[in-house]
Amino acid sequence: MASEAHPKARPSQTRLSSPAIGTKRAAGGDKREAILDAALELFVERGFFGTAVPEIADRAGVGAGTIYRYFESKEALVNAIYRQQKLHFANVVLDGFPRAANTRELFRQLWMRMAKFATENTNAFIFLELHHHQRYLDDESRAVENRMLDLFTGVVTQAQARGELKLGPPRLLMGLVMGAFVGVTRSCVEIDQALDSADWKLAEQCIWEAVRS
Amino acid sequence: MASEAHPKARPSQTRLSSPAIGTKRAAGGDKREAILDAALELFVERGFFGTAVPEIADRAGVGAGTIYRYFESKEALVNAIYRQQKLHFANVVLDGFPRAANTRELFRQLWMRMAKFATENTNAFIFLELHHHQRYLDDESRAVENRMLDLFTGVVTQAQARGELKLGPPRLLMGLVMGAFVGVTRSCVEIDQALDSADWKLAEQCIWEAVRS
DNA sequence: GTCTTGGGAATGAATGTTCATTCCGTGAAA
DNA sequence: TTTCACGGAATGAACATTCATTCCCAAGAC
Repeated sequence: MASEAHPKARPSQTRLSSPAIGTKRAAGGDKREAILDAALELFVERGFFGTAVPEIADRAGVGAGTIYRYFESKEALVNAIYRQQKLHFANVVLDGFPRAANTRELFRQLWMRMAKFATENTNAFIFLELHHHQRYLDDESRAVENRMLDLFTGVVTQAQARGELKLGPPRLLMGLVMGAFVGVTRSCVEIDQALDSADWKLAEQCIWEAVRS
Repeated sequence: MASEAHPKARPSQTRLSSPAIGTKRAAGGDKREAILDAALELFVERGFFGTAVPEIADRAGVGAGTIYRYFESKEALVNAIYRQQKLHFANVVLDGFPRAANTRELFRQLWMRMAKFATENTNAFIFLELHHHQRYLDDESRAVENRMLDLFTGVVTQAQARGELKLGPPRLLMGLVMGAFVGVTRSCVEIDQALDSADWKLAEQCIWEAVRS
């Protein structure tokens, strides 16, 4: 019931990156990728329940039945996307994160790495935001989420102990920062125009001043 | 197609407030209210497409057909809720708003009024957040949204001109503030515990420091 | 007072549609 | 020839909406 790889499928590997630069008919016939991409787009446009499986098939350029060769169910599909993108996000943010740096630099890195992900994968970011905490996410997907949350909570608590962040419930500060980030991202999605580097830096400076002690 | 009041219905009035303190069987038999309340709850819990009309009827304690005496369709129902709550929100935030006050006070008022609404109508606030910009909202509903947006844009631009807010795209600053507010609200919904007044004040101070020049 | 009756409110089973999922014929590869 | 990925029509379940019927009650008749 919580299987990531469908028994019938024979995926080359569970890859986490790959914007698929291949030719029209990619090597090995990457239907799986096409389905994941199409479903991501549609779930962002119409939501999970608002999207019909045959629509996904159409956009992916495959038959409706083919989806079930790769995913056990619509629910398994949305969970696969969620985990894939959440892990991708975690990679972009955490890989080689300079833990030893001072809090100011830590914060800048965090913000700019999130900005990098949100700029290069806007749809994926909105997808994660939209499906956060939904009923149809399984335990595995929630676990991925919680791991990141715990990590950040630790960082915030330590920085507070050192007097570098404002005191207050860590959840509140984190909610504030993440919320602001989402708000900024959406404000540019709504006018369909990517933020430039200067805007991201401005926003970063703003939110740093919000949380610094 | 964009009718607010359904022809067959005979609503006493289009009321915007009224938490219904009446007896069990309210005066006039307020089925309409019961339907609106039940639908609001369910749309927050499961989303628009995730909620079946008969479920709404069950929770409202009416027959499925009754819903169609008051609303033309499921879509008309969600639009009615959206407008009702958006206008309620606008009332709470804007009624007697001290426009002449200085920017710091203006901001404090804005934040605390939003906090008041979000505390007293948490479900409604989440509903508005969730259904913001959805496909099934009609032009009228969008107009309500845009009116508020324009108003705030004006306030921000003026405050920037007076050198009291950081310079930058008004949309970005507003997205940041609203996003942070939503983030703070959610952070407490997720642990199912209302924020106390001190927490709201802390958050307010944080975000003021984020946007002040 | 009791009884009757007209009409609108309310109901929930019935209807037609849409959807997730399955099934089977086809064609390419080995 | 066998195998197997594939497509898309077929299937059955769930859905939004409708409608024939019931229920309620106010107002008249007695």
